[in-house]
Amino acid sequence: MSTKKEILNLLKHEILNLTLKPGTILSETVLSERFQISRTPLRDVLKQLSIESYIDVYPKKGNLVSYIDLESVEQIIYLRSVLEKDIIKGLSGSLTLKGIMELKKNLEEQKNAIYQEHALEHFLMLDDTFHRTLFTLAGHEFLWKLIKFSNVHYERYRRLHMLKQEKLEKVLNEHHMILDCMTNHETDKVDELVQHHLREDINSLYLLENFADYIKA
Amino acid sequence: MSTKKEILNLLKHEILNLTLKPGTILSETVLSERFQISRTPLRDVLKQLSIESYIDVYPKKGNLVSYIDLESVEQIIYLRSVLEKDIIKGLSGSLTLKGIMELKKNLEEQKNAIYQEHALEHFLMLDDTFHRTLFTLAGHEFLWKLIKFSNVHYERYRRLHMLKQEKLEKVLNEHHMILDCMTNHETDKVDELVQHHLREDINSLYLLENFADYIKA
DNA sequence: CATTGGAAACTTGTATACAAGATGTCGTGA
DNA sequence: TCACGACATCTTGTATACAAGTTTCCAATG
Repeated sequence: MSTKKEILNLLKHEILNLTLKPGTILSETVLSERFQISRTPLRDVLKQLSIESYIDVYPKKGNLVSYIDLESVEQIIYLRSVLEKDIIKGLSGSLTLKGIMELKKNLEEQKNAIYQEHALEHFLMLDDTFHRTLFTLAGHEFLWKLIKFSNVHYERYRRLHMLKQEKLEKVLNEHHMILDCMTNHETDKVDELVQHHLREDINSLYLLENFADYIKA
Repeated sequence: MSTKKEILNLLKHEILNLTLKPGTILSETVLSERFQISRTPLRDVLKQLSIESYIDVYPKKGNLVSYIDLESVEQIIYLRSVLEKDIIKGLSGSLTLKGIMELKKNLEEQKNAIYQEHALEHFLMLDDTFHRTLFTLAGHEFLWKLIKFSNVHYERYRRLHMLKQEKLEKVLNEHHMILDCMTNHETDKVDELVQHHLREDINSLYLLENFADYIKA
């Protein structure tokens, strides 16, 4: 027996880390037996997953884990680029010592994470924290949550993209450069740096070739 | 008998135009009788309204139309400022004749709307179309929808703020200036113009003094 | 053998009875 | 008069039976 909140978080997590692959069927009856709960509260969970694009609901047919929508990925990258450029420039003048320490500690943890077990899982979480901290320090946690809310496609895209370890090192290095920019007030470098950091090599064909069956047609 | 979609749109509309005032109770049984539908599909509608912050659900107590959250208003204004500055600058170089015509036609309609019946209602709709068109022309309709999705508080705030007719004239004038900036490639003026256009005089006390009972504590 | 009909077994959608908590009322007692 | 407590009546939350559409599979028929 699980609560609705637990079920929601569990399913979200399993979809985001691709344990539940795009196209997987999420039947109400199967889920209600798995979680020992009736269909009514379960439908609440599925409704929420549907609104956040984790699943697609086909009436009288079934619920499928959504395929990765590259249009959504592109748009979220653009949104984050524009926002984080502005936020980082804004922070350059006003970053507190406490804020700097928080970011440095996070980058230290990222460095340690890269060469340990579950590197990808752990690193992605810390990367998330790094960027969220930027939003929070700038007083825009609200917008971070809004981005998170429509993040299913980007998050899964990103995970597939970062499968190679050398990518993690590059990303960590860019985090250091971003922090340096802020502490040294080098606002002129920010635009190009953030643009490249978020966009990565989105145009590479690696993902399309190896995970075509995860991608929305 | 109404469909879920109709009910959802109707309730959204009534909340946005303040026919349903903040704090109004939306009881499931009352609504199910009004729309001649059972509680189950109605709860689907309320769930969606809840996720989009149109209502607040207090378990076993009731559902209230949400109060206007000024923090959300501030954040949406910031988000739109940053995005529209970038979008407008980007369009300055690449606006098509068709795009220019579409925007001009819209502004013509805005001018006519100001002095007719239901000026506010009509003008707000056209204003919405103007800004949506900017997003669409720039290839970012996705982000317009994302903003719309978390727009309840901003939309109601705005309506209260624009109750005076002279405001409409000022806004229309600024729309013309924005269009001129784009056609004349005067990108240096964009930042200040957009900033002022979206922010308006949000700091005025008019709203707080006259509609305090609509505002979230 | 291929094709078509149709029933059976699925799917989600809806109505409804009941559970359980919150609230307000009214009466009793001090 | 005031305080308190039981109860009646609200509210939303949950379980479940049934409705209605979709798919699958198998057998009958050409």
